[in-house]
Amino acid sequence: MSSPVFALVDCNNFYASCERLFRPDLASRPIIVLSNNDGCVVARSREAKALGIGMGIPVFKIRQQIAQHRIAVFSSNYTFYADMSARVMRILEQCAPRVEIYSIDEAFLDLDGLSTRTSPEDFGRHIHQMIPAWTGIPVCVGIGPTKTLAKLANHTAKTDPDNAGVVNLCGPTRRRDALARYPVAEIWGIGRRLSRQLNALGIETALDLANTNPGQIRNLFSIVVERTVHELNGIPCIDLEVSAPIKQQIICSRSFGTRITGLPAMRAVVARYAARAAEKLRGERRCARSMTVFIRTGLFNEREAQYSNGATGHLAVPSDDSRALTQQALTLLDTIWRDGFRYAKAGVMLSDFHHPDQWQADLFEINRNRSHSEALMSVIDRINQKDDGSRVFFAREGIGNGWTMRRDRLSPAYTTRWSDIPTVR
DNA sequence: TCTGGGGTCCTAGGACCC
DNA sequence: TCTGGGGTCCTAGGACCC
Repeated sequence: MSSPVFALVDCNNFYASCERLFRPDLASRPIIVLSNNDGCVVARSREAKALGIGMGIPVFKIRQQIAQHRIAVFSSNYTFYADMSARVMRILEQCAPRVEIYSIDEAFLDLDGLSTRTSPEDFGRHIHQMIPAWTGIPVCVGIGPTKTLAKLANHTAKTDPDNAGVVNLCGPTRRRDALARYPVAEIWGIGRRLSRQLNALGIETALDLANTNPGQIRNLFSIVVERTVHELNGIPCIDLEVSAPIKQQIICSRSFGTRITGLPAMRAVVARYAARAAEKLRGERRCARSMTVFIRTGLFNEREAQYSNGATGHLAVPSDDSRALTQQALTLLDTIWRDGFRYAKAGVMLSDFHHPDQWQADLFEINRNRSHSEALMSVIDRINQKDDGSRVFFAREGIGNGWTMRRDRLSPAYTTRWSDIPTVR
């Protein structure tokens, strides 16, 4: 049996590349895309990176640079990005038998089942050329015997222009060179904290980490880091996950466009988030038994009084009914609400999932009838799935929307709404 | 004035049981 | 005065990812 070969295909500056697609006038201008609420920078075009715009920087800190360099600024348009992502992923799924969609802009491919006549490099070059030709989105391809090495290869392909967008680290010599030049902090699975601790032990590069004793690393850190050591040495520990695993947890949380100070407004927000979480839950075909509601003030204003609290509760019977879940959310909210603060964010989390038709019966709910609830919820979901702006919701969610998020620089829904489709004259 | 949202996995520690 | 040991389950919190 041959040893596995993984490819990681990653879209370059994905959100920024999407925004540029239908805006040829922005071909060489720097582009940045902002987080929800237009808070901080979550994507940068190559030109914006070259200007030194950092990932995650709050946008108000770079106002001057934006004006000076005529940086094009966009609010996140997730409907658009998700549609472009689906186009890229569908093509990849035609190219390889097993594909793991790892995030909105990257996928792992199993190259094992590929024709023996095609070398991994040729395959990578084919993808590197085809995806932009068919979708307009540029990609880089990293190839390696483990997912960690494929990730590392991809990053090398992106950062070093000599590689022409494709790097294969299956060969030991090439691999050794690449690892020696790769900082430990950049490795997949090594974050800020771990890299600091590793640096303190004199482990600076990926090669240093690969040469450590895995057992010792496990004792010092955890099994996660031990796996990374093996993966860097070409021993696969992380499998391809071809089908999306069932979610363990669903979160709906958001910062507000303007602060909330009164309980009625907060009740409307929390009801809204609970209903949205319930909708996602039904999309997963699950019922939840456990719910957490949290609220907090802004984190960054030191002169302001701070408060943050959350409460968890369990339903007697797992549910996917928006009415039951919003009711529970409001009950929990009332236990943590405090007057006198300017709240900036709230959230609803669902967990402890069960199949809709398998639950522990509740002694006090003998004549539970799911079919009525199911019918109502599916009507609501069908109406709300239409992308025409209309939506049905419960009165509890309120109709005031002063707190909804800011998206001042939103691009059109170019590919998903008839009225926004670009016309060529 | 203005700093995202949505996930996963692992570990430690407490409760509880025999 | 003496006050085990080992197992499971649950939860909170930390670290990481995109």
